[in-house]
Amino acid sequence: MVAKVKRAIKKRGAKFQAEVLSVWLIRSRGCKFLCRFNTRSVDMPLEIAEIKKYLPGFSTELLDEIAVHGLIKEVPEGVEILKEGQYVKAIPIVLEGLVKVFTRVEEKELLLYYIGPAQSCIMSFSAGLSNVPSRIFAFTEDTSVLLLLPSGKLGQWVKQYPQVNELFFQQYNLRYTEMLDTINSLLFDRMDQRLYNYLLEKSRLKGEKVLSLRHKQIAGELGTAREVITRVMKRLEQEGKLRQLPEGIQII
Amino acid sequence: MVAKVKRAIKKRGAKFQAEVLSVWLIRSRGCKFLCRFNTRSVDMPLEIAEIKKYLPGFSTELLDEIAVHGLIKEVPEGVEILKEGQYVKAIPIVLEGLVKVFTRVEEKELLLYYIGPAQSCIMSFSAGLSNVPSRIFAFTEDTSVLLLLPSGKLGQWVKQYPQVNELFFQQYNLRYTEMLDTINSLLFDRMDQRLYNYLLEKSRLKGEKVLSLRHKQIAGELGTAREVITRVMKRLEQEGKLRQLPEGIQII
DNA sequence: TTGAACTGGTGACATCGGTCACCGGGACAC
DNA sequence: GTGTCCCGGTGACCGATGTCACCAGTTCAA
Repeated sequence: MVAKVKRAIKKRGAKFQAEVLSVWLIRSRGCKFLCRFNTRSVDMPLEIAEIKKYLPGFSTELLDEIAVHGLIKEVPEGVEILKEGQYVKAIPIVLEGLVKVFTRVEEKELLLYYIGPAQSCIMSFSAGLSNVPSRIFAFTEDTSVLLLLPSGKLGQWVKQYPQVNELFFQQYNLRYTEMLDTINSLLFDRMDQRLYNYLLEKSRLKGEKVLSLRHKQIAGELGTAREVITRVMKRLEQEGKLRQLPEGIQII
Repeated sequence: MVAKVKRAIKKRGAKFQAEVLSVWLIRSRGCKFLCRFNTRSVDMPLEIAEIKKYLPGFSTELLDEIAVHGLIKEVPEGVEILKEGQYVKAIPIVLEGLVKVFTRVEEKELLLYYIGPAQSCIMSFSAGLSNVPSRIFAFTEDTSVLLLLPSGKLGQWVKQYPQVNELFFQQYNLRYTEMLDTINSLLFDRMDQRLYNYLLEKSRLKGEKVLSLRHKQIAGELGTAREVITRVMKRLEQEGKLRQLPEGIQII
């Protein structure tokens, strides 16, 4: 889909760069709820069938409603989608790309989990429906395509459409499990193990064998200091678990 | 309710002691699903109105169904309700008492949160409905009265009764938040802060000003060693934040 | 070209917390 | 009594990790 959109932009001759946020109203009568990102809208009709490809469980009736009230948005890499203390008006479902969720206390951060395609953000969900501020931060890790659902409507859809209800129960469950893993890892694993797991997971999610990551960035996601990563990385390299090439980190 | 039950037991002249598990079928035709605890059943009709007191949001129709398929059980202190790797047949809702939930890796434990009155265990919920083994352990911290719902029926009730659906969304949300707090505390707080918060929370939940706790037990719940607790406790005492009396720990 | 910014690398050091060994006091059964 | 637990208390020690200072190579813009 991203490719298709890029072609469309090119065709229109618009002066959009990679960092320009592009928005398509699914139908022109789509409601315009608040968006927090720096955006430029492109009115561009989109096939419902296309959304169905990403969310095959959703009924035609529901997709019709989504088409009326929802919004599709392409967000480039590295954009803040949600931050702590913020109130939520729209709940995103990731269609393409990757969104990372993390917690922060006084400059120190910790990656909690990633939101991948066909997944959603339960923090937005709960914050949007209960009108409570967010406790976490979310950033796009890659350029991502998000389906935004207005919180008012979503509350109603959860009751009305079992598929939506089901989706969010699944998501809650998934995140609960991931948080549990995070806790276990924090409490029981030493840095080398945590770093190694992190790199494996990152490689899996990105589908890349060689990861181009700064030590500083890794340190941030693991809630530690840059020097520690440098040190531990060195050790893992000596143990033959990975190689640090000029192009990036290769896991063996 | 516990008091009422105890009186009833006394009246019957039964030789039940405090540690004997007593079970009441809400109605005699209640289905007998698997129970994992060491139990002795007492057939004892119970008023639906009584349950409604604990779960005021539940409709009469739903309570009627619960009465047919559910089970009420009094569980004494210190009984294992759920352990890692176990499959779940019945999902408990705590009516009275306190249940503690924790994770364990190789003898090392960590308290995750408490399940109080009118709350439920989402791990059981998810494990019961998806037929997936539990990832956590649960013990009664005090003598507790549990309402047990068969997993088969609960799946249906979630769809049928918005109140049930609502309850579990709330619970997921609550636990998500608590796990987030646990993670933040693990990552950002030192032992003295963690211990102090733990004691405050314990005091609040138990409604006791003086806590009778072994250092060893605290160490277990905070995922550390007994000597560490002794040391840190001493420091907190010197800082004037608490007093260690023969009766227990008094927070100031 | 030059300077600034960023990156990885490294040694020295402090701190926290986990481990071990051992002690004395109290409770309890025999 | 006496032996056996359990409990809290303590000192010694060590390993993991966070912190600081500093360095050299690279990139990039002025």
